[in-house]
Amino acid sequence: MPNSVDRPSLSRSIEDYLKVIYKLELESGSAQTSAIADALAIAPPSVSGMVKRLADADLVTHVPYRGVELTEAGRRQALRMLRRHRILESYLIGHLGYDWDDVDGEAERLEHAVSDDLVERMAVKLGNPTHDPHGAPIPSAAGTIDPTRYLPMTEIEVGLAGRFRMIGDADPERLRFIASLGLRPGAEFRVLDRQPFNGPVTIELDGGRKEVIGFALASSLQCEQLEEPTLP
Amino acid sequence: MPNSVDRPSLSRSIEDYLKVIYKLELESGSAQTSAIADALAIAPPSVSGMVKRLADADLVTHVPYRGVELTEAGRRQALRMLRRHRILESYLIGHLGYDWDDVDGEAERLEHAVSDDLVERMAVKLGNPTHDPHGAPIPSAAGTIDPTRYLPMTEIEVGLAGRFRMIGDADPERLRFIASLGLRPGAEFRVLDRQPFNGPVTIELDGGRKEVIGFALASSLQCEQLEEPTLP
DNA sequence: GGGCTAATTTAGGCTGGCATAAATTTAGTT
DNA sequence: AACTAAATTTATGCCAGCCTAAATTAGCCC
Repeated sequence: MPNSVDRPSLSRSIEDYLKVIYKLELESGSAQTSAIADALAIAPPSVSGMVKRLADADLVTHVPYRGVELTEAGRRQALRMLRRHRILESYLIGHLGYDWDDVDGEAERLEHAVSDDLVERMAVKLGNPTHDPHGAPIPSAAGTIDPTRYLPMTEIEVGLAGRFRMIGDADPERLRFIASLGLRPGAEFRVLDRQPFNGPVTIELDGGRKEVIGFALASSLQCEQLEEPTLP
Repeated sequence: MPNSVDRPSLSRSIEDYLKVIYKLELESGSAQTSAIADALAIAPPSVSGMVKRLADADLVTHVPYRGVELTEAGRRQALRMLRRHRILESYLIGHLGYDWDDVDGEAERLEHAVSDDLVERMAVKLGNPTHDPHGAPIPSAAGTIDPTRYLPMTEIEVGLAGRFRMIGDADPERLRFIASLGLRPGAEFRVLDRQPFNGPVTIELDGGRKEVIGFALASSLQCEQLEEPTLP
């Protein structure tokens, strides 16, 4: 295998860009300058500048005014960062008593500092998990990731059962609220009602408890539909 | 207590400077520009520039051409870094299977990224240790440190017993070699011979095993003398 | 297809942190 | 007291990454 010209080791900033571009590609299919700027809380012209450097380093391809796309090398690095982040979160929660709503910031800083070796040691201590405590899939050390896509809770048919699988958002308040509803990845529920015009969703949880969840929140809850809809 | 104007949070580079200055003050009483440059592997003019910024930030006092001295604030930050480093080393060795000769680099990078909160969580998991696996004292969270000074093995009187207490050096090969001699912090020994002109030291270890240790190495082994010398 | 708006890029500037080359200070001879 | 070697500082310059302001392009509407 032709080694990729030594590993110049990416800057902290570049690592952040790649992670964000990966997430944007996943969510909306493409990564535009302003979306990257928003996600990183920096000004768009700064992104233009960095995009040039990323393209020079063959981490992304750039079509001016159209956006950016990860190359194979860029995608590999993005997945490496995602693995670091999610292993770190899992470890901090599992072995150092962090709460799931409080762990993102710490992992965000550590992911730029840990060695691959340390990440793998933590992964071993955790039993090589495939998903983190938020339900997100953890890329393998080899760079593969479970491609399963879930449905937002708002798209599960009324009357059918579902399973809450993952929450992408890291906002602590949102996470605390979800936990307070008794919703953790793996939780089963049944959709009792769904109001039109982006209205709330009513679900029934284990033990018959009913909860009403606002549209915005329900949209961020990624779920699996457990029964087939009855044909009309 | 007048809060120190919020915490602007020090740059990675500044943290490294403070750590090095602290060590130099401890070892040789003063911290000179070229010594700092050597320790950080950067050019002396770069140090001059940074020293100016450190002085502006009231982390050091600077007497031109004479060197630099930590202020109270600088010393507090340096001890904070030292605590981070030593807690990290202890944790990596104790909970993640690192070897004592292999842990410095990882801790060196992590110490700039971990939060105080995480450091304290690791400290608790370790039982709030006062010394790290190399025998070095760990500053308390409040910023106090065990001031005990030890003697280099080369200064323990021939015929007397001593206890190996700590090794300051982090060079992996050196550490591996020391471990291969059966020397770990806490090990007792008796000095059988010491040759003049910076010659080697011969010691007897637990179980009667004899080892000859070169001067340079023996100088880096910080020990406690366990018996009083007989008066002449 | 001309014109408007929003997105994007270019131009120019700033700071942190490093470098090299030249000037300066200190300290140790003699 | 003057000279020299070593240490230090000043003067400049470079690069990464950010910024704001101005110019450019894309997409859309009529």
